[in-house]
Amino acid sequence: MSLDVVVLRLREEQIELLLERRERPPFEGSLQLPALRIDEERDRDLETALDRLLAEWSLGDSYREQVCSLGSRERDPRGWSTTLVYLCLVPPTTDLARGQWYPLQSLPALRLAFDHIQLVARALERLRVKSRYSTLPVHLLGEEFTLSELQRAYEIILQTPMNTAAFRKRIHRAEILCDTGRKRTGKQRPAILYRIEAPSCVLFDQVMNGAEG
Amino acid sequence: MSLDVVVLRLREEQIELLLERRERPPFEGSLQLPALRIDEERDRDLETALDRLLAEWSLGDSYREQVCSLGSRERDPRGWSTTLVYLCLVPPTTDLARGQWYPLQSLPALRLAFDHIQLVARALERLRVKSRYSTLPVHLLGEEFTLSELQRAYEIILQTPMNTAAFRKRIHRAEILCDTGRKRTGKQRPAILYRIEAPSCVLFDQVMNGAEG
DNA sequence: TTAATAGTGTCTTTGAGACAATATAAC
DNA sequence: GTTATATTGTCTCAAAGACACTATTAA
Repeated sequence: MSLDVVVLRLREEQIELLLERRERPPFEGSLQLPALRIDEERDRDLETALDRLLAEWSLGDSYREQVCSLGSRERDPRGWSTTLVYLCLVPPTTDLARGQWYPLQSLPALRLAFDHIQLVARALERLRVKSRYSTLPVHLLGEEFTLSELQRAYEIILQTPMNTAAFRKRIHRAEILCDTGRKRTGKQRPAILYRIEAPSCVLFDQVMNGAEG
Repeated sequence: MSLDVVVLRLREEQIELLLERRERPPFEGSLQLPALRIDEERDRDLETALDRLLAEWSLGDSYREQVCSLGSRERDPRGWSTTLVYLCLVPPTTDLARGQWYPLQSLPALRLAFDHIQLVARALERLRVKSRYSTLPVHLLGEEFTLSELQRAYEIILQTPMNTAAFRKRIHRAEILCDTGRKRTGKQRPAILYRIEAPSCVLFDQVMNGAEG
């Protein structure tokens, strides 16, 4: 039994996926997700196994959640296999120990190993659905961020423009941010830098529909 | 690797859980969830394994969804084990081939095998959270049902009274019901009997808060 | 000053929740 | 008629979404 992790980051207005070239058959030369075979000697439970996997990729304490399990006779040509799929969100500046980032747009042109393209689809679906009613996207931003950056993250994930006023009221009401006192300066009015109050995911009471409802 | 299913029904204003007495060690004499060890010869994938398990309990085509996976060295005293937890909702009149129904209220007094009490908690959590923003509870009703019965189901699951007018507007807007033309008669005004349009689970755009908001 | 983005105030619409009114059966 | 439950109409409030306005910096 194995773990497969869909690791995403946000970079230059695009969602990027972490993949690595596979060195041996089956699917030699194809790209694959960060994965791990559970080692019953070393891993006391699924969480520690996931920790071990993410440590190997130096993705230490990033946000993660279980997405689903898939198992079948066909997904691995060598025989029955089961995998537990996780979604992992990391900041834009994450340094890579292994693998490479691929923008989602490039995905159709890539050759992925096993059924990994479906695992990615499931994780993306989770990200998109959950972003409509929770603060999940904050985990794609850095330590400190502005409300505009957060709004942009939602817009990229949900692929629809958001209403700025409504968006801000909503985020403020959720009380998940705290003002760092610092500002992000640029060529224009500086924006307040926020941090998340707790590294969790808060659910809203209403679903966002974006600009066209 | 095994599947464990939390099967629930609604009966006499209570949620009931399907359990069976365990005949052999470990946890001999304790109660356990319907479970199955995946048979890589017979089961082509997880879905067919689940079908096989539910068929053994004559719970044929009832509603089911994956809740989570749990795996650790401790959950089975015989060694590492992983289970995939499913939630299954059945109508009140379901005939049992095996096991027995236990009202949730009686659960604290029961002795459950393994970590099954936690699996039940996870599945119940899913039912409660998802009932706030979806039509999930319809799967606990029979083929035909009235809006009052549906409202009562929500109230029992969420443990809070609902506003009747708001509830009905919401359900009608979701367009998941169709009028059977038949009526449920009693000692009072007959109520329209509805069927669900498709055996699925529709998400609302807003979360229900119940009477006190 | 202008350009550019940050942030807010106001209006409209939608739907939740409260509550009362009406409807339709059995008796 | 009375009783009991089903169903709907009206009101208020909260929040989304639209849109325009103000704020604050760099250049």
